[in-house]
Amino acid sequence: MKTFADKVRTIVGKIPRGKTMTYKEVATRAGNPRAARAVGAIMRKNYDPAIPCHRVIKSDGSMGGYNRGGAVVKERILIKEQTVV
DNA sequence: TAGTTGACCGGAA
DNA sequence: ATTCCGGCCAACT
Repeated sequence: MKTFADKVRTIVGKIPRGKTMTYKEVATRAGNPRAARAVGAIMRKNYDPAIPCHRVIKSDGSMGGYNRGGAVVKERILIKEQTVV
């Protein structure tokens, strides 16, 4: 944990299955509630499979993007994880 | 060191 | 309810 990105990665990796966090929430947990944009920028550059970025959505409830397939697949994953308890 | 970019958020029309 | 504009923050070049 050295940079904001490291914190964000750790936090996102702690998100339990069947649950979703908004970028703002993650940013807040990372230390800056206003760094939601930065969080997105970091996720975009991060390609770590250990980081379920698909569980991170916008505060509106919509999903931003997804470096691994797209928002469509992202939604699919969320539904799947929530269904398969 | 400074400038640019980006998966956002909130308010206003 | 939807669309447009400005603002904030961190990382990358």
